[in-house]
This record gives sequence, C-alpha cells and structure tokens, in this order.
Amino acid sequence: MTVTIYDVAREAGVSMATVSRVVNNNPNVKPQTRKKVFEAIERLGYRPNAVARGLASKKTTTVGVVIPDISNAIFAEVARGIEDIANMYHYNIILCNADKRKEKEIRVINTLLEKQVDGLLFMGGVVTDEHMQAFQTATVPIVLCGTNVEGNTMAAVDIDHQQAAHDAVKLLLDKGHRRIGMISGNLQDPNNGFSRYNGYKNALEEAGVAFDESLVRIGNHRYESGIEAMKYFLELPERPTAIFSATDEMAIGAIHAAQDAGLAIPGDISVISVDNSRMASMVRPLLTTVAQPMYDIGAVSMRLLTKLMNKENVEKGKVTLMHEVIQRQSVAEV
Amino acid sequence: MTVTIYDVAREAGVSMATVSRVVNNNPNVKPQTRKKVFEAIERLGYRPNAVARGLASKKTTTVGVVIPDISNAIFAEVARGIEDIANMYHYNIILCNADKRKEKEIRVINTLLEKQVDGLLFMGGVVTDEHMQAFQTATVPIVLCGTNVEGNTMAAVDIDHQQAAHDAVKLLLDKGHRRIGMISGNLQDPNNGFSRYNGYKNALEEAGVAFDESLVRIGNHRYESGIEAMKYFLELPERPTAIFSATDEMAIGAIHAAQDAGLAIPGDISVISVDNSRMASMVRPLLTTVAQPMYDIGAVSMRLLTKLMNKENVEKGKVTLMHEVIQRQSVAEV
DNA sequence: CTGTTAGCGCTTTCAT
DNA sequence: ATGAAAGCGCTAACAG
Repeated sequence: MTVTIYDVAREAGVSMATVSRVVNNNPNVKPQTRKKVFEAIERLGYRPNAVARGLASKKTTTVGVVIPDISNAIFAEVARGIEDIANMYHYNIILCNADKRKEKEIRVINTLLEKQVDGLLFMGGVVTDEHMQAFQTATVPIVLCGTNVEGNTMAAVDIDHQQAAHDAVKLLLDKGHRRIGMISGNLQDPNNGFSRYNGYKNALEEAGVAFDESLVRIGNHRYESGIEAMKYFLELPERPTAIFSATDEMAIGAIHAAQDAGLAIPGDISVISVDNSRMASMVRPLLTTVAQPMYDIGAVSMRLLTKLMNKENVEKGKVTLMHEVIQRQSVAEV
Repeated sequence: MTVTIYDVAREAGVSMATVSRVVNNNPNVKPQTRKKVFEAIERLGYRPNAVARGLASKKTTTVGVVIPDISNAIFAEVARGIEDIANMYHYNIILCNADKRKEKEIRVINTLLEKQVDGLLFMGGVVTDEHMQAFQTATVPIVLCGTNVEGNTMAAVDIDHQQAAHDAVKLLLDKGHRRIGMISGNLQDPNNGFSRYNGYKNALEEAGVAFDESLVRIGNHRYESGIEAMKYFLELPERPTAIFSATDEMAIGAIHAAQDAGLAIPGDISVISVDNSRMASMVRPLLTTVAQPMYDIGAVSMRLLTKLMNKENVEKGKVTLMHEVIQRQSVAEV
C-alpha cells in the first residue's frame, strides 16, 4: 500500500540507513548512490512519514499556538507573524482558539503537549496558577506572546501596554485637553484592560488632573460598545473634550456615535486609541492611535521560540517591543 | 525521563494493553483495574504520546488547512469556523498560509501530507493540474473551501460568486441605475475576481444595459485600490451613478474617496459590494452588500471533511451556501 | 561511505 | 477481562 523507506532501500539496492541519509541531506553519501536513491524515490513516489520520523527523532517540527480568537484582526495579524517565521525555520503550527477562557486554554495546552509539539506559543488572558502548573509539565520551551504574567520566570514578548496608554493620554493632555473620557476594556484583562486603564490614570495624575470615575466606561472591545460609551459621554452634563479608547475598534464606534449625533471629530471631540489596526486608516477622520506592532509581536515570539527550541543561549527572555504614537486626524487642540 | 505506557503498566501491575485500553476508554476493563490504572497514571503524571499513537494507529486526529492569508479578515472568519468544528470533533488543525501562490500551495500540501494529517482543507487561488496531481497522491480526503475548480471530481463548499455579484448589480439596476461602474478583483482569481466580474456583466446584459469596458477598474481587494478606482470614476466625463465593488474593503475605500471629494453617498453615488465583513457595519453610511457566510463556509467544509474522514456516505460532495443581499444605507434610487 | 541493529511509545490482533 | 507479541516507519548509534 504505502511505500516506506524500506521499499525505497530495496528498489535502490541500498540499506534503509542510506535512504534515510539522502532524505535528510546527510553529506555522507556518494553522489552516485544519492542519485540511485533519488531515482528510486521518484519511481516509487515515496513520501517520508513525518510521524514515524517524529517518534524516532523526538522532534515533530511543529509548534503549538494558543490564541484567543483567530477571527479577531489583532490576533490574526499576530498569527501571521508567527506563521511566517515558523515557516522560515521549517516549523508548522497547530492553531487553537481558546477565547481567553481558562478551561479551554488548559485543555489545549495539554493536547498540544500530547501531540509532542517542539514548542508552545501562548497568547491568552489571565495566567493562573493552573496555567503555570500545566506549563511546568512541559519539557519543551514555551513563550508567552502578548500575554502578561507576574514574576519573571517565563519567556515573553509584548509591548508595554501601560506606557502605550499613557502616551496616548499624554498627547491629549499636551493638546490642552483636561476633561478626558476613557473607554476601557474589561479590567480583568491584564493587558488590554487593566494596564491601559492604569496608563490612563497615571498620565492624568502626572498632569495633575483629578481622576473622575464617571469618565470611564467599560466596553468589550467591539464597535458597538464604543458607540454605547460615546452615547453615554454625550449625555453627560459636562461632556469630555477628548476620549481615550483602549482599542481602535471601540474608538471607531465612538467616532461614529459622535458623528451620528451631529458632532465633528476632532472639532468637537478628539479621539485617540491604541492598536493601529488596519481599520485606523479606513475611517474618516483617520484615527490617531498608538501603534502596537502586532505582526512583530508574533514574529519575534516565534523567533525567540526557535532559539529556545534550538537550545541557543538567549540573553533576554523578556522582550518588550516599542509602541509609537501615530498622529493622524482624530485629535485636535482644545 | 518521560513516563511511558510501559511505566504505567508496571506501576499498576497490569500489561501495556490494559493501560492502552483504559486510556482509550475501551469498555473491556474491569472497573477495579481501571481504577488502579488511573491512579498509576495520576501518580506518574503520565501523558500519552500522540505521535506514537499516530504511528501505531495511522490516525493523527489533525487536519491540514491551507489558507491564503490568515491576516485577511475574510479568511480569518472562515478559519474560525473550521477550527470550531474541528475542535468539536476532536481534531486539531495545522494552519498554513499560502498567499494563493501555486508553489507555496503545493509545497504545503505536501508537507501536510507528510505529517499524515487525516484530511485536508484547501482554500486557495487557482487550482491547476499540478494541484490536482498533488491531491491525487493523497490517501486522505480533501475538501475545497471557497475555492473553485473545473470538473466535478472534488468535494467543495462555497457560495455562488457569480450569482452573488449578479444579485448586487441587479439591486442597483432595480433602483434605476444604468451607468454602473465596477471595481473588480484580479480576473485571474476565479472566485473573487472572474466570477464576480461575470455576474456584473450578465446582470447588465439581462437588463439590456450595454457593457462598457471603461467602467471597470481592477483593484487588488484593498482599501487603497478602492480609493484609486473611485478617483478614476470621478474624473470620467460622465461619471457612474453607482458602483459595484467586488469586495467590502474596496467599497469602503471608494466611499471615502467620494466623500473626500465632497460627494454624498448614496445621494450622489450609490455603492454596493459583496462580502458583508464586519467592517460593512463600521462605516458611514452603513454599507449595502451581499452577505457571504464566511464562518459557515469554514464550518460546513470541516463538517464535510469529518464525514469523509469517517468514511460516512456523503450525499453531495459539492455544497453551495446561500448568499443574501443586505440592504443598508449606501444605495439610493437614482 | 554504507549497512546492521535497536529502539521511539503506542495499538492491535490473537490467545487465554 | 487481560496479556504477549508483532509491528507502525523512521532515526541513530555503532561497526566496518
């Protein structure tokens, strides 16, 4: 039925070992025998069985990646960065959506480990003790990708979310805004939620502006929740002159809600956010936002993982990528 | 080092076969021995090796999916549909981006097959003879997902792109438009390109409107190319009263280009497209478009594949999902 | 440069 | 209900 390395060996009149060598590009084969083997392979239509190879060599050249939701543009961009680099180093990726839900995350970590991935890229929500426990059963390297965890034990790559938020709010402050609303993500989410919220608070504090609880609305990162939040702000007796949104998508919702109410952006209200997803350049006015290098977060994570899998010495296990304020058209001086 | 089924057997005082049985939920095990084995597993922290299992059983419970570009919102949505159903049937997916490039597509098909996936989901560009050749070397089922191919040999799920385009243009016609521009994708692309272009042409023909070559512009599916196309249309001596765009993203570019030029949508120009990506509801005016059920295309493909892998009898190998015109705000009567 | 020989960790008849 | 044993298809010493 299926042709094996043994069939090729017989066909070529050599041993399995020799076939294995030519398949694996081992230089220790006489060009002539190499040729014979290639011909036999061709003739028989031999295709190496990677599973058998994986069992024998204890390497599968596949890595697991757990991601919150591939249909989310931000994560999809990260995933592309991951896959490109994986590909470059001849790895394949097994992709699992876990929706930032603990049970699902832990379950997929375990099945990925059962499948003998050579490494694991984890992009999740909160990292609990149970996560750490699961990680510790692994005998392969793991890197956290855009995922925060207390302590310094694990390899990780991310941006400084708090600083990014801080910089966004700082820009508003510099433009003279003092009454600044925030549309936050869920505060349980360490990165997109809590850190960005803290960045907002401490930029305000630094500028001597009193924090006003009634000026922050919690959204769910989606467009509609941006709309809801802006509606709320517009009904305030004294409405903010600027809004800081934790994500682009909510910011765009906010912009549209304001425009729908007959207000001009940034004339009447300025809006800034963080992400710089592609949508930021697909709105009117163009969205001012702080760029988070999604693709690079994925690419750098994967590159780090390849080094770890290769047992190379890695100087710094934690890498923080730079964010950058992209000034476009949605922020004006007050 | 690693604990194997043999270690568990020894620890539990049974044979490997018995351990294998309890791990695989084979009912032929006395509850008492089952318990003993579970305890041993627990005590030793045993984790079954899926690679070894795969070699022995010739099933890997993983399927390969080749996709053009996971960072594209449309495909990402399809991928989510695929993964959800895969998960439901206890499969994992190996995801490969191939950018609709033949060489890359064929390469990944082969590595996926080497990795002994139990099935393959192919989402690509043109399916050439070389593709067919690669497919024919497979001993596992393959389903084409959102990918067209002449002949009726392969399982496939998709929408009727030509009809979808036709329906979009028909709406414009029904609203009284006669001078209708089209922003097309690359005509080499069978689905998003050629089929939609044909739908446009034949809707026109049906309505007795002469086809005018100068009214179609080829874009690359991206926002910017929508902008370029609209600029072109606006400079025409007699500009169109409506535009049909092959994709939402180009449509949004077109809308913005018109608005930037001081024109009102749909007052001055109507715009319709096909896709109904999430962005369609994230523009002003809300985009009228014909909905393509991306998630379902993925989900149904994967479901079909599970049946095929399970050797179930499948009534129809080709399934065409329904599209639907979603009327929002970007089309007006002329 | 090439061949021999053990496994890798599990499933799966076949007995019992 | 359980065990023995033969592979699954390949890699990796080791010898020569």
